[in-house]
Amino acid sequence: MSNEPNARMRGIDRAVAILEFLKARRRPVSIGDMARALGAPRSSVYEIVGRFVEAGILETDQDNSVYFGRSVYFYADAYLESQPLVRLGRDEAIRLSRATGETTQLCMLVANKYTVAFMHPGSSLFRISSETGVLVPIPWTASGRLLLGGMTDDEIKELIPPEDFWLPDGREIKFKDFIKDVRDACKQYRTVTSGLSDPYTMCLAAAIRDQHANPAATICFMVPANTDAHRRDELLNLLSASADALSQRLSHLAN
Amino acid sequence: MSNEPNARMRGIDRAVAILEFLKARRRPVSIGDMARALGAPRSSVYEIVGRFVEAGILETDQDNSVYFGRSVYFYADAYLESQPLVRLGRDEAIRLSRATGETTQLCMLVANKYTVAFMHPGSSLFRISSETGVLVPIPWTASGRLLLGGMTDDEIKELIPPEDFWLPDGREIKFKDFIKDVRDACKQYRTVTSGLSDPYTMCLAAAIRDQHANPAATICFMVPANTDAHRRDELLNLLSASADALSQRLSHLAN
DNA sequence: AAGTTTTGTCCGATATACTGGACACGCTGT
DNA sequence: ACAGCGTGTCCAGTATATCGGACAAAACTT
Repeated sequence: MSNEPNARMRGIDRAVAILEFLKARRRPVSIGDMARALGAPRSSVYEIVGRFVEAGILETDQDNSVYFGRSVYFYADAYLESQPLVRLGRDEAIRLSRATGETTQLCMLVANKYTVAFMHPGSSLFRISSETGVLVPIPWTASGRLLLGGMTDDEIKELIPPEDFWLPDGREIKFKDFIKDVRDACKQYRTVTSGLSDPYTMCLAAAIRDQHANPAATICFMVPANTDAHRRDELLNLLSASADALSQRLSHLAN
Repeated sequence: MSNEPNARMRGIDRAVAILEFLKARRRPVSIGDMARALGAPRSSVYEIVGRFVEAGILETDQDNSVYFGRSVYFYADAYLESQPLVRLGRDEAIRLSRATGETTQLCMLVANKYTVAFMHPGSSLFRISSETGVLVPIPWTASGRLLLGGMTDDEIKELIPPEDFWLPDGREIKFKDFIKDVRDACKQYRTVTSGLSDPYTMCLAAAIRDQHANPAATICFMVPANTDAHRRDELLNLLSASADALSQRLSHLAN
């Protein structure tokens, strides 16, 4: 906004700058460092941080470094709760878990990342790999592919940070291959990937669409990678049926 | 703070008030309503909301109602990463729900109130709907008693507002009795209360301790009040085991 | 132990952010 | 058509929040 380096600034603007800075740093920062990095007066930063700590939006650790506090966690919870498809999808996920005994997840995009909005564990001993609420690079997941269905190649390239195409094990996903996956997945509004984020897990996913038939979320099963083809198809059909029902209810709500 | 009703206020203070208001309302609110509810000038609220929308901290829906936006989700992701207690506790709660079919909660104190930080529904039809992030008087809950374990009687008296000792049904909890509950609960790092905040619910809780053996959070089951003693003890043992394991991992991480 | 940097707190001056009010517009019900 | 209400934008005045600088104490360096 202002090109003057040390112009007087509004508290709000400083506040937003502080939050964005902490988000970028991803670790607690001392107030001195923060003031230096933001080019802001130390006294102003003390003032704003103090107010945010009082509100629980930031917290100070034992070294008086500041980082995000509990309140932002509760705000985020409220945010998810406000998404209608999370409310509907959660009940459906629970129902599917009970019917099949499998671990069911409801997944969506948040800006340029993928996240598990809700999860219900199955009855099998097969362990749970992903936590809810954690942001994951989109190319690491089956659902991520489905969720990009409404976008053009260029939009996808724009959206995803280049580093997200490297899997945790060091392999790179080629953009061309990725786009092909995306298009294949979207033809049937479903997809299967095996051994992607970890080698023992297979992920089955079906897309829930909004009123414009664009993918808005996915509902998925996490099953062992060695699950046989018959069981796999049976589960996929269940997912598709649930996704279709949810899509319909969602479009209905939008009117 | 200020007792003047319409005194001029700092942007930051208005900003925090807006966020807290949205958290309490738990639904999108029009700017007009917000200004009225906060006793703030409309023009000021437009100003601040506009800045927050620009930053993605708030979002406007099709009716121009405002609610939390994507950015808070990213902030919360950063927070979770920095808080092993919440991160590990959530996983453990999900695991316990799966193992028992019961509704499991992770609870903590926020200043002088008690709150549910995470909840995972059980498979039984008995559905308890306490929302996460809602602040509740400490004496209304079983977990609240456990969480005060590290404090002296005087500190507890200082912390809890007198009105919090009145239950929703109008009964009063005597301070002496409450302290006795607290001390009893802490001997074993676990507690049971029945029919406290509502008559049909029993709450079983075990304390997760930090490296100084002070309670940092509780992990609990919400079960019907008529659950038999054998089942109750079985569940309590599971909670204790989980709490002990989490306490150990936390102390280990703190070094 | 002296020198250097960083940290937390305080304070007066002034640039300006916040406020109140005015205005135009789009509703809704009569 | 008209009145009544809510919404979004704009503006000028002034109460005050922000800033820079000063200070002591703490935390490192040499």
